[in-house]
Amino acid sequence: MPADVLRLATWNVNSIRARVDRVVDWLRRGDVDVLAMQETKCADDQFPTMPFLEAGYEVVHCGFNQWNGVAIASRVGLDNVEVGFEGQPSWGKDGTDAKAEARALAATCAGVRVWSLYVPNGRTLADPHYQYKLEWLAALRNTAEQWLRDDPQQPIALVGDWNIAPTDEDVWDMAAFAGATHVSEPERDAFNAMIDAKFTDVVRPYTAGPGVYTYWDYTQLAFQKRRGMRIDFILGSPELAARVTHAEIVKDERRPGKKGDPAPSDHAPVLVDLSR
DNA sequence: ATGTCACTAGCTTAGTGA
Repeated sequence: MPADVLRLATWNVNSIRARVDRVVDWLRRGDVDVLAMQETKCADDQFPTMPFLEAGYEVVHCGFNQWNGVAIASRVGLDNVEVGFEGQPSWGKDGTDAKAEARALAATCAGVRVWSLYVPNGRTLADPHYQYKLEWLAALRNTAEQWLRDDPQQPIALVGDWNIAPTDEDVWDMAAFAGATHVSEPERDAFNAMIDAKFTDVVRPYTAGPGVYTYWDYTQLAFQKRRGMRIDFILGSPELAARVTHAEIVKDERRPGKKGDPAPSDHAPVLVDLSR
């Protein structure tokens, strides 16, 4: 990258241990300065830090077990690390063992406050996980609004797997999602509430649909059949949004390899270039 | 063509989550 550009990316890696070589290889090839990762699927002491260090990246991770897990790798500084956001809801079988999951991690990189976010899936509309998802999003919105009240000029990037397709164009076939999560009105309302709070989708203007996705199910040859969903987003505060010069979805990193090659993640990386 | 993948426990497979 030229010295006046900051390249920031997000990627649901679906297990960092299964894919660390592929991820670090892309960091090099993609000339990425900061990468937020989701679904690392490991505890902190299992995270493969060395390959990142060898490639010139600091890395911070938050993972408690085999589920969820978020990380940030940066070659432009990694300061003021924060695990979880104020008011982040907990999840557990009952009130006693409920605790905040490894779904939110922040660091300041080259002056940009980066939040790596893994929004709860929701599972089904009738599942308690769905209410948890909505509460999680509402809490994030409230807290993020406060960050902007505290400092309206702050460059903030809320990036990750939002597990919401905000418009009908963001899924390959709305009929296939009848009664499903990711497309329901409450979820879309929750996403749009982030937009209303002045965090704008800075990638969509550079990647207009229809047929533009960030995720393709592993089953049923979904990628080959172009059956995907746009659920990974980079939302920027006004200051950050004003600095965006380019954005793209790196679909090639989702492409299945030759037989015998390690499988790709089911998500593609999403990136933005910022002037600095 | 019974074409998804990755995790765990404690197994050579089932259960879970996505």
